Amino acid sequence: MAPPVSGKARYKVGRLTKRAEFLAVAGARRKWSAPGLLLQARAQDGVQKPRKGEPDVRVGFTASKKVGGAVERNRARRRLRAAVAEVLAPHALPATDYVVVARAETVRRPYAALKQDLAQAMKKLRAWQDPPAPDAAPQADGGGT
RNA sequence: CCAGACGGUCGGAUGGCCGCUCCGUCGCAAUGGGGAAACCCGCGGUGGGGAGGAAAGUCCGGGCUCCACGGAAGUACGGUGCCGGCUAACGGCCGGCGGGGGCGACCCCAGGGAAAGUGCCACAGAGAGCAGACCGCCCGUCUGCCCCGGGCUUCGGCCUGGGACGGCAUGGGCAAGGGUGAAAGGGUGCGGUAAGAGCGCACCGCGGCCCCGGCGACGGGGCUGGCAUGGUAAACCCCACCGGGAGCAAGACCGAAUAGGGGCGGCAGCGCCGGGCAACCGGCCAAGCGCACUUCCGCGCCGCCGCCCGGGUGGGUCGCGUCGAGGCGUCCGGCAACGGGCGCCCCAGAGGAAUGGCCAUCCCCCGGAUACCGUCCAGCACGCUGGAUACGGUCCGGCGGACAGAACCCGGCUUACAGGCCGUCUGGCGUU
RNA sequence: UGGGGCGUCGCCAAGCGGUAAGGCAGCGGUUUUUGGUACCGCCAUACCUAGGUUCGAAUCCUAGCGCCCCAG
Repeated sequence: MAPPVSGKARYKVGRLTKRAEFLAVAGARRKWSAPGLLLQARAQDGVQKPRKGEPDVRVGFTASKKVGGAVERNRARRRLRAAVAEVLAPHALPATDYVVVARAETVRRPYAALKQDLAQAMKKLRAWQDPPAPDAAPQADGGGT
C-alpha cells in the first residue's frame, strides 16, 4: 500500500457498513463489557478486509432500541464516535475491525469515564498499542491523566 | 390586582478547541488507486448551507412511479354524513344553523332517515311494544252493623223505607293518584264527571297545510288536527355522496460468479418399448460420472466440451432536492378560511444514516445561605439596634434545561411538550 | 412500508350489550403421627388508558399506550 498520509498526525479509521461485516466481528467472540459500552474486535482476514485505499483499521457502531428512542440512539453513537476518534484511533492494532456497542448508560456516563471504558476494553482484548510515531502524537491523550 | 376564556408566537444565547456532511472555488496528487463491470475513492486552502413544531404516531387527502383497464351503469366491499363556502383534495379549515353546558368571555356535539322493514329493551313491575289494572277511585248487586222513620207484635222480635260506615263477596266503569322502572302511549292548569279520561278549553310540545324571511340548514307567523308517532341505526339496515390496486424496498438504468433457460459448432451415443407421416417427444436398459479406493450390491445424476444470447440475484448509479399546491415582505378583495397582484429569495440532503463531542460565560428553573445592599416587622436615645427574608439583589450547590431526530415530497388530523412572550376578551375586587 | 391480532385476579383463561365463570397459585380448616393427596371454605383481588353512544359497556365507536405475528 502507498498511504498518501504519512507525516500527518491524524489517525484515520474506516467504517463498517455491511451487515456481514458486523456479523463477522461478532462471530470472533472477542468482546469485553464496560459500564458505558461494549467492545468487540476481530483481526482482518482475506475475506473481511478494507478495500485498498481505505484505512486499515475499521470501526462499526451499534445502538439498538434498548438504548432508547432515536434521539438517545443518535446521541450515544455520536459520543462513542467522539471517544473512538480520541482514544481508539491512535492506539488501535493495525488490520483489525472493531465494533462499539452502545448501552443504556452510554448517554448518561461522564465523557471522561466513557473514554476510560474504551481504553480499558481495548487493553482487556489485547487490542491496544502505543502510538507508532510518538514524536507526531496528537494532543488526544488527555484521558489518561 | 386576582381568577379565567380564546388566539398567535418562540422553544435557550454567545464564545473557544477538536470533528462530520453537502455545494462552489483554487492548488497538489497522476502515465493515480480499487473493481469483472457498473462505478467508487484522495490531500491541503478558502467561501457558503446543514433537523422540527411537532421531523413523532402513520389516522386521512394528494403529487410521483409501476401494474390493471374499451365506455357507461350496477352489484359487492370500505369510507363519509346539518347547511353554505374555501381548497388540488380531504374524514381538513372558515362562517352559519340546531341541540347541550357555563354568571360570562366561551366551550362541547358521528348532528341524515325510527309513520320501509327486521331485531333488541335484562332486573323490577299489574302492564314494555298487538300495552296494562296490583293497590286505588267511582256506580250497582248481595250482605254486616249503627242511626232515623213507618207498620205489625204473643213484647222475645219481625217486615219495610232512608242515611252513614264497612266486607278475603260480586258485576261493571276509570286510568287521576300510589308503587316499579332508564322509559308507563303528550306536559301544566282550569273546566267537566259517579269517578275519570284531549272529553272540552288556554298555554307549551308534536303532526299536517299555508304565508313571510333566508342560497340553504333553519327561523317567524297563521290555520288546523286532538295525540295518532317510546327508545336504540357508535344493532342489521335505508338514502345520498366518494373510492381501480400497490407503494421510493415504487420504479429506471448498468450489470459478476454459481445454478437453471435458449442458440450454434464439435465429439460421443444412436439398443429396446410407446406416440407420430416425419422432424421429434417420453420411458427403460446399458455405458459414463458421483457416493475415499477395489469387487459385488444399492442409491443418485444424465449426453460431454467450447462459444454466444437473453432474463436475473449480490453489487452500483439514478429516483434524491434548482422550482415546489415553495418561502418572506407588501398591497387589494373577502366577516373569515382563502384568493389575486407586485417585489425579493433558492433555503438540509444522509444512506449502519451528516447536522456533533468537550469546555467556559450568560439566561431560566430548583434547593440552600443571607455577612452585605434593598424590602418588611419591632424598639426607640431619630439615628441606630434587634429580627425576618415567603420577594428583589448577592453568594454557594445542582450527571437541572420540555417533547423529541428529516429518510421521496406536499396539505391536514391526532398525540407529546419545561418554560417564556404578545394580543383580544370575560367575571370579581379596589381607587379615581 | 403495508397488513393482521392481542391486552380480563400473581399466572393461565371463559364471557362478545344487563350476574365478571373456571383452573393453578395463596390463605384458613377437616382428614393424617407429620408431609403429600383428598374434601370444604375464603379469595369481598382483575376487564390496558381516556373520552363517547346507550337506561345500562369487559363487550359497540373514536383516540392513545404496550406487546406479538406476517409479507417485501
